[in-house]
Parts: sequence; C-alpha cells; structure tokens
Amino acid sequence: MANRLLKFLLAVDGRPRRKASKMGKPPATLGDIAKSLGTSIGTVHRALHDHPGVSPATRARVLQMARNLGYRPNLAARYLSSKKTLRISVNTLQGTTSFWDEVRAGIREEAAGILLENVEVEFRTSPSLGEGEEEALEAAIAAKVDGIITFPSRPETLRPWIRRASRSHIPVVCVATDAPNSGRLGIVAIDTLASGAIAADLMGKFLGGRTGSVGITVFDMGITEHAEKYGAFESTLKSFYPHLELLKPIEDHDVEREAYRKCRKLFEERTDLAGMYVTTEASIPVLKAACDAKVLDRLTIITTDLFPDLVPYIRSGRVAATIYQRPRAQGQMALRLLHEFLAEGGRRSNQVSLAPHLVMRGNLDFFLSRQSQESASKNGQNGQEARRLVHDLA
Amino acid sequence: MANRLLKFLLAVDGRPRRKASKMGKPPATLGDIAKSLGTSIGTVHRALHDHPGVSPATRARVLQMARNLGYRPNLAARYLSSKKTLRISVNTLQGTTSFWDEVRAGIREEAAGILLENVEVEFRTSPSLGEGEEEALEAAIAAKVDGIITFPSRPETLRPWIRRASRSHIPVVCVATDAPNSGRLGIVAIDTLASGAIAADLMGKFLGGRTGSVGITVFDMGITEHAEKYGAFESTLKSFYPHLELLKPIEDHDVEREAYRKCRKLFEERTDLAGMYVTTEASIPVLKAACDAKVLDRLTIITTDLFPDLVPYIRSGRVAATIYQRPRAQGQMALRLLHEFLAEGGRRSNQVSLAPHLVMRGNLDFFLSRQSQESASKNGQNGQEARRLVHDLA
DNA sequence: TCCGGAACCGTAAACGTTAACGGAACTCAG
DNA sequence: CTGAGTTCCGTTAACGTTTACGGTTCCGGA
Repeated sequence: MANRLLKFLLAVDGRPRRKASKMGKPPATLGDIAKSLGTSIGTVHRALHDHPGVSPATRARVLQMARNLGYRPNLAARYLSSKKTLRISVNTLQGTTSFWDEVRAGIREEAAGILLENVEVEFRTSPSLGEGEEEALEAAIAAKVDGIITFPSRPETLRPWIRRASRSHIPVVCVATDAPNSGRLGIVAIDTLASGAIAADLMGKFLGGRTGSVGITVFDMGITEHAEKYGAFESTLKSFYPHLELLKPIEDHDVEREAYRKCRKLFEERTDLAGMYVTTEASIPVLKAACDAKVLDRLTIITTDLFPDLVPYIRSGRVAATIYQRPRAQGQMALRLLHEFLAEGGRRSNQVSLAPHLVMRGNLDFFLSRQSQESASKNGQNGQEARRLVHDLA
Repeated sequence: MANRLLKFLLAVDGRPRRKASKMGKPPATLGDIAKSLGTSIGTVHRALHDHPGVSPATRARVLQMARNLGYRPNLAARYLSSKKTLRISVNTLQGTTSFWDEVRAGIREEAAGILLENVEVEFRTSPSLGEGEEEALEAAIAAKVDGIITFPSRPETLRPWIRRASRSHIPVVCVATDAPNSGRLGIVAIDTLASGAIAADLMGKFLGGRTGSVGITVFDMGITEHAEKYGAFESTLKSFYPHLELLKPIEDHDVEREAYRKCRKLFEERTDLAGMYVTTEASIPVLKAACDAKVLDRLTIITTDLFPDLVPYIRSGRVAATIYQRPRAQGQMALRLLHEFLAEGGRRSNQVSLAPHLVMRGNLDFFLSRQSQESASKNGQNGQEARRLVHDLA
C-alpha cells in the first residue's frame, strides 16, 4: 500500500468525547450519586424528580452531587423501566389547501421515526380559521397530553390557553405563527424576513428595469409574521429597486371573496401595476381577479405555497414563482423540538427558522413528485381517519 | 363553555396505533417467543442473531415464530444491556471552501442529537481531491467502524472499496456524489435536476428578453451528477428560453488556475456572452477572470454554494444569485440515514434528494447568520482538532 | 404509656436484551 | 467403560431507572 505517501497528509481525528469515554470514567448513575452521598437510589430519584418524601436538605445535597458528577439520565433505562407513552396533541386547521395536511404528514412521519417507539399523536383539527381552536386547546389540556403542537391563527385569543397549558407543565410548540409572551416552549416557522426579501428581490429582477407599482396581499397586518413579511418585502424593494412603488397591503383574512373583490378593484384602478406578491393561501381568487380584469398576462406574480390548483398557473408561467413554506419540514421540526424537550429537557434552540424554497417552472416537477410520495401515505391515513366518527368534545 | 356549538365541528382522531396499544396485546418479547416455543430466551436470542450454538431446525422455528408474533426488538433494552457505542467514520475533503466543514458540522450536530447517546464519529479528512481517499476508506474498514459516510469524488476509484466495506457488513452512505452500483447503503445529495432547472429558469428571467449566449462551468462531465445538472440546465433553457444559446460546458476540475484560464478565454472570445452559471466550488477565479476581462458588470452570474469570499459579490449584486447546496442538511441527513439503518434496519428510502436553497442579496443575511451560529461551535471543535497530531495510517 | 400518623428513607422487583457460564446429551478414541 | 470433546440449550447476572412497598424515626394526642 502507498501509505507511506500519506504521512502527514491524512489526519485522523477522534472526537474529544472518545478520549473521555475511553480513559475517563463512565457516565454517573443514580447509584453513583447515592453511594457518594451515603444514601439510596430511591432517595436520589425522588430528589431529582421533585417527588415528595425528601427533606429539603437532602434534596439539595443530591442536586449538588448530581451536578458535580455530571449526572445525565440514561434514557434507554428510563424508557425500558417506565413504559409510559408520550401523547402529543396536534391542533391545526383543516385548511383550504393541502398545507395543513402536509404539516400533519410531517409530524406523523417524524413520530414514526422516533427510535423508542412510544409516541402517540392525537389530531384535533379545526374546521376553519378560528373555529373551535380554543376549545381544542382546552380539550388537549383536559386530556392531559404530554405536549401540544398548535397553530395559533389568532395569537391573542390563544395566548391564555397556551399559558394555562404551560402552567400545567404541558409544553406547547407553535407552528407557522408565533404566540409571543405566551410561555410557549418553541416556535417553528418559515423565516418571514427571508421570505419577504427573496420575493422582493425576485420581483425586482423579474421586472428588469421596468417601472410601475407592486401590490401585495397579506392575511392581516395585525399578526406579527405578516407585518414582518411585508416589512421585509418593502425594505428590500426600496433599497434595491427604488423605481418600483409598493402599494398598501391588501388584507384578505383568508376569505376568498374578500381577496377577489379587493384585488379586482386594485387591478382595475392601478393601470401601472406591474407585479403582485400574494403571501396568503388565497392565491386562486387573486389569479381569477387578474384574469377577469384582463391583466393576468401583464403581471409578474409571486405566490406562496404549492397546491394542486396552483400548478397550472406555474407551469404556464403566469405565476412566475412561488415561495414554498415547506409544511412537511415544519411539521417534522415541530415534533422533533417537542420530543427532544420531553426526552431530555431539550438543549437546542427552541426557535426554528426555516428557509423557504423557491418553486418555478423548471423545478416544479421536483416538488410535485415529493408531494405525491407523501400524499400517497397521507391518503392511506385519511382513509382510516374518514372512517372515524366526529366526536363531541363536551 | 361553548362546547355545544362544537358538536360535529371538531374532529378528534386518535391514530390506529393507539387503539392497538390500548386493546391490543403489548409487543412481543424474546420471552414470549421462547415461551410459545417451549424453549429459552437464550436460544431465541442466538437464533435471531445468527449466533452459533443453535440447530438449524430450532433456528427456523424461532424465526418463524418471531415473524408470527410480529416481534420487534426493544431498542431501549438493547442499548441498556449491551452498551456498545456505534463508531462511524466520516471520510470527506478538507475542501477549499467551507462546504465540507459544514457537512461535518451537520453530522456532529445530528450525532449529538441521538437520544441514546452512543454514537462516536471519527473524521478521516483528505487534504485535497482524490488524495488519500482510497487509503482513508481502507483505514476505516480496517478499524472495523460500524458505518461510513463518504464523499466519492471519483466514484469509479472508490467503488471497489465501498463494495469491500459492504461485504464486511459496513454500511456506506455517500454524500454530495453518488457511487452507483457499489453496494452503498444510501446517498444524500442535492437534487441535480432541481438545481440545474432553477438556475436556468432564473437565468432566463433575469436576462429578460435579451438574446445572447450563456456559459457554464462544471467539475467534470464524466461524473453523473455534473452531467445531469448540465442536462437539466440545458433542457430548461432550451424549452423556456430558446433565444438563449447555451455554450459547451467548461470543465475546471476544481483547479483554480484551470478555471481562470478557460473562463478568461471564453470571456474574451464570446462578446455576446450574457450569463454565466458556475456549478463548481471555484467561483472566485471565474469572477476574477470576468473582472479582468472587464465583463463582470455585463454578465448575469449564478454561482453555487455560499462561502465568505463570495459574500461581497452577492451583496454588491455582481452575483445575481447562488444555489446553496445546504451542506449542513446533507450532513445531518447522511448521519440520520446511517443511524436509522444501524438502529433498526432502516425502513426509509435510502435516496435522499434535497432541494437547494436560493440565496440573493435580499436573504443573504439570513443564511449568513445561520452559518455564523454553526461556525462558532465549529471553530471550537477545530481548535481541539488542531491540537491533534497528524497520524500515519499504516 | 401506647397508638396513629406523618415524614423520611431503604429495598427490591420489574422492564427486555445481552453475554457469560454451566449442564445435559451424544460421539468417539483409548 | 471411562474420560474428553462437541453440540446444543437453559439459566442467570448484569445494564440504569422507575415504582411500589416496607421500615424507620419522631411528634402529638389519648
């Protein structure tokens, strides 16, 4: 072999850990703590878990010693011993597009991948925006689940419930929209600044040097995320493409008729309109309005997310690009976050910002094929779900 | 409460599993198999693991019964009992950009997140392309690691070694480039078609209606991935923007001087050049060549990946966009794939295609802040690694 | 003085798998 | 017929945590 040649060329580096695990002592156990304290395993266990039956003095000594020895629970032993299964409630929307279906698929997928297969997912799905969301959260708390993943469509109304869950030691992870100051454990969402900025950048480049105005639809400027996205779009447009004028945002509240009406009006009034950025789910009514106003082919349109009805518009080039919010990844990350916390206190950041994906004509098929894989299994699940009855939560 | 209103509005659907775990029997154990066979746990264990000391007849009976009862090993018990730690070897490049550093960071990060903390990662880093890669693989096999993650820069030369690893029951996962027909367990990479197609789509849109020619650099058309990426770029350009002429690819083999020389020549010869797509790591020499040929500001340039030297070009707009190959995510997925296989035979697809990210002026800071988080911890690690000696592998 | 009951703590049996040890049956050479 | 060697198999002690149960001590009230 030509290993001679490799002298000083190829570095083999073990991790620091390895050395530690080889020469260092093995990880401390409950027994170690008990022994070095002259007490028993039971007491140590009770102290570490704030169970009753331990005097404050010994509890303190145990905690201190645990820290000294660098105790970390052995999860394998824990799961083997108490075969409690984690129950987590997923409170999301039915939704008009496939967005939430895919979020749920991502959660399911991730739950199935948990090695210590002890995760049960219960879905509490609200039929439409704001309908029954509070009650669903209340039900989840009442059911004493171990964790909750939720979509706080109106953060203010859900905030007290999330706070109540936290007080009951039920961690809550928000998806897609944050509920600030609610005591929620974490949030996973698409980075709003990255979304708004890339949309603006693309809009500017797509329009070349053309001047004109650019419209934008949002859900509601009262929601932090939407305001941020608008802000990012605005500032990027202003600094890089100052010749484009950004119009006031159109709020559609995810109501199709509202979106159609307001956009139709805009399209007929602003004859200088060159581009449109649709940040909401309701892109189809916007497209319909543009079609009816006979401006569809004049406009450079950037939408949000990807669902069947949108596909023909992208393929034909009438929608220049769409900012894909990666619902699957959001679901996966949310469950991961929650599980890591429940498993070992969760060391990672509890604020996950995902980068959006850009879908255009060229790479459309790539994303569609990914979805079809998932919807295949999703439909299987839905088949079973459809057979279930609708319950009364009372 | 207003639960009355919610009758038939809010569906609560448990998973099928839940029912199974409630009314169904608990999962079968080794003891169950033994009991129903009138034999002992030891024999069952030996039979299931192909250990010696079991007659062919009983082995067959055990296997059959295990299948009947739907036996699945309890991983918690397994890890608790045999505290074997998984050793996996990561054979990658030193690299000229930060790409491989981030791949390794992703692997480390994912390894740290494994719940049953028993994963040790050994890095075998080749100083440059093709240098010592075979020897590193040989060393990993000789060291009897439990799994290998590798970058087969020249698939043909590495193929026999990967095959040898597979024969030794060491699973191999390839990153970034595939080694087909090598018996490798899996491959994680950025989807080449999606990359090439989105680059072409952006190029076409950025150039507006302008005519002209478009250049492209690749590493080597002999590598499947690069040929595919070129093909996707070509076909997308041809079908959507037929007024643009795609030039023959420039092969730079990741050699900076070669890239500079060939591109400089191109820039001076083709005065109709409108755009340039750099698919290789060596984008800086291309940009230098464009600058020296005084065509930098005339060209629409799309590059690949993101590293410090490239930042000013993006920020100033001289690089219109860059296709980010998500090294961190690639590393994470590679380790996950390997670990899932080692842990329980791996049920998922072993071909992971990631979507690339698009970085432009607008969202540049988002990606930079992500990298800085990671490089902070990376530098800490590197500090420790730097203190290690360089070994001779003989 | 004795009993009841807190409050605190030790003990030991699980959980399912692995791995080492020992024992039975059988073969075969001496 | 005895002893050694082989092949197959049963038994059992780990692994670290959880949990139920039992046992102290100590204090207040009868």
